[in-house]
Amino acid sequence: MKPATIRDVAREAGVSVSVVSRVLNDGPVAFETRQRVVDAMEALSYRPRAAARDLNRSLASSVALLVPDLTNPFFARLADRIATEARAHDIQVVLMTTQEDPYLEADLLTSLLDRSVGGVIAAPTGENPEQWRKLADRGIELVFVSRTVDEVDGADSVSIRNAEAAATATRRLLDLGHRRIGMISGPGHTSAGRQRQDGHVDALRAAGVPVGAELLRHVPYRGTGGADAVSDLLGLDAPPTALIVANTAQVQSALLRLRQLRTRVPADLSVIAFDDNPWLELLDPPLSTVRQPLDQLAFHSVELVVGRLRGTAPSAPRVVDLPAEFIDRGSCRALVSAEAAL
Amino acid sequence: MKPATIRDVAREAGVSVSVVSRVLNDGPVAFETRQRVVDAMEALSYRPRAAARDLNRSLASSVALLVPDLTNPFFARLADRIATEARAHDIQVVLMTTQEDPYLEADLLTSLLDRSVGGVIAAPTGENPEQWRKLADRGIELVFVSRTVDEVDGADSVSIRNAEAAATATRRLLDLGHRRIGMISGPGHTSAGRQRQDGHVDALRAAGVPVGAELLRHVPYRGTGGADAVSDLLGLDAPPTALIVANTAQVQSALLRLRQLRTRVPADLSVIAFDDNPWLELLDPPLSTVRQPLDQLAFHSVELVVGRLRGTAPSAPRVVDLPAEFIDRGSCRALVSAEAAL
DNA sequence: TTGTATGCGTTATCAT
DNA sequence: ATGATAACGCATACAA
Repeated sequence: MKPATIRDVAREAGVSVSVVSRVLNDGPVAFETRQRVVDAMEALSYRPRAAARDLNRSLASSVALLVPDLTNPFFARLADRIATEARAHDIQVVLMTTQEDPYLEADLLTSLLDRSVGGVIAAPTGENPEQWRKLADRGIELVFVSRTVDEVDGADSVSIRNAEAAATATRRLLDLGHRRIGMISGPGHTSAGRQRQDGHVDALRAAGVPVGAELLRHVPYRGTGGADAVSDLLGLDAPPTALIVANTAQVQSALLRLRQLRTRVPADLSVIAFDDNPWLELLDPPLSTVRQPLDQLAFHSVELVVGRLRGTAPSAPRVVDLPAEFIDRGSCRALVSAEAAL
Repeated sequence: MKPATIRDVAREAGVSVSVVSRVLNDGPVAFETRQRVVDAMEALSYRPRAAARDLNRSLASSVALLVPDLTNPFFARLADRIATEARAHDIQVVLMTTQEDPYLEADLLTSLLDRSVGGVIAAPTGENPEQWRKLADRGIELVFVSRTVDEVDGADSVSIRNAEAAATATRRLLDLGHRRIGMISGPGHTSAGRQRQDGHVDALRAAGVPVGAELLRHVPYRGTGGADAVSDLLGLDAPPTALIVANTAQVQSALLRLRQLRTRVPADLSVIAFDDNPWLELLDPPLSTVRQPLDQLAFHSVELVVGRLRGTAPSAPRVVDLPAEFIDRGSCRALVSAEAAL
């Protein structure tokens, strides 16, 4: 059984295809005529073919959502919220994963060129600025979320204040008396990776605490980098008494290594992890974290694309900076002065 | 800058559009001519518009992947693997989430009718058999993974042997001396929910252990059903000494409640959870689980759609039943006879 | 092997 | 308000 076309509907309703088309796009149609057409569509269970519409229109209604890693609860949950938000705005989103691979990302981006999407919400790897620019040139609306690509202008961006969030975590540990604080953050080519490290260092400087370069680690998102960094840090002559894991993807790997090394938290090491997720609360002890406002991230990113798609939006790129929330759970302990001096 | 069309390429290469089209679809073209065309495409950075190709024939090459819940690590990770597998086969997958909502699922399914996808891999809610049938009637290849919809025939299916897996878990607990075993499984309208409960009951019967109906709970995937079931079970006059959480989505919720109730695992309660994920290993104690072979699920489901899309596949629906693996970690303890009799 | 002509389902233009 | 018809970009019989 072949799907009904617009012509079938027109015939059934005794009108021309133009009228049917206008009904579909709420054009000017006499009330009674519209009713007949609607009935005909119903009777034939007609559905306009997306491919055929996109062919003529430049107005593509669907948007793509590009996340770097679905196995990371943060991005999986972000995708979930964004899907919900998009549904509320009645726009179709197609989800794709780059798996933190620049080549895959590049492939997907060029494939997006062919597909007729009106916009893209993405947490980019940061390695394909030229490709992103091509999309922008094609008139595709760009909204970066959680991460951004500085080289691309004209794109909106939604994220937390990474430097501030990291500084908050750092100050918390400083207040508890820690002086040697290890930090595992994302690769330097990602905005989040840089900014969080910067915030951390700034907080240390502001407190007059020496910045130990050997305590600062940039670690790739994929692989066991987080675990290896943990081993390295704990193997130092002067190992850290506290650790901030700011590389969301490596939290699990880092925690696993700590367990394998039988490092007690917080007795041996105080720990703060970026990005809350339900499992962190189940750990023993429950982990203190920096929580990103998922709902807000989702809300604003969808809001921004929709705004541009509907045409109602200033042409200038907009940047939404959200505060992160520090959640104290009990994975950090105060150092007594004797230990601090050690 | 407007994207180049097939006509532009033809002009640039000094050939007709049909030649270019044949180059795109590896039709018969003289070697030298093909070279010229390829060069022209390169020069114009030409990319065939997906919408235009789909319009002609249902040569649709892309497939949709429908998962019910991205916040559930099992499905998020399954989606990740399937994406990888699909990439290996060089086919585009668009990911969508039904969020365990039958209405959303229905919407997505009808939207898939308009979109030109060649196939769908899905873990269905089980509530929209008619919609699924419509897709099948339209010639869209269906592969159910992890769950299935019995009412739809003609669809392939890939999943673990749920009953067997549940029985294995149950026998494990029986061997340890447990006689009152609680089970929290998915809703009765899902295949997995039914089969796991059946396997559990069969194992009990085979061992001559009375089946306590009050110990069997079907719990919805969304919400706090898992936690509530835990409270109920532990509040019974004769509470269970062991618990199987076979509702993947409710594992986290159930564990959280156990922690809140200060129920010690395994001292007060032995626990087995369905679907391994990296976080379970980090818990204290690490949780014993029934692990589904993610890679195999992904491999076969992609293999099946691709087979049908390429046309090389028997017309009869195929069913792939995979064994699950029981992972013993230490969240179950042996009951001494005195306790068992209690 | 290559070119011509036509169709795919929809929207846009321009009459009526 | 409605209708006829030309695009849109590509694939494909069929002819050359």
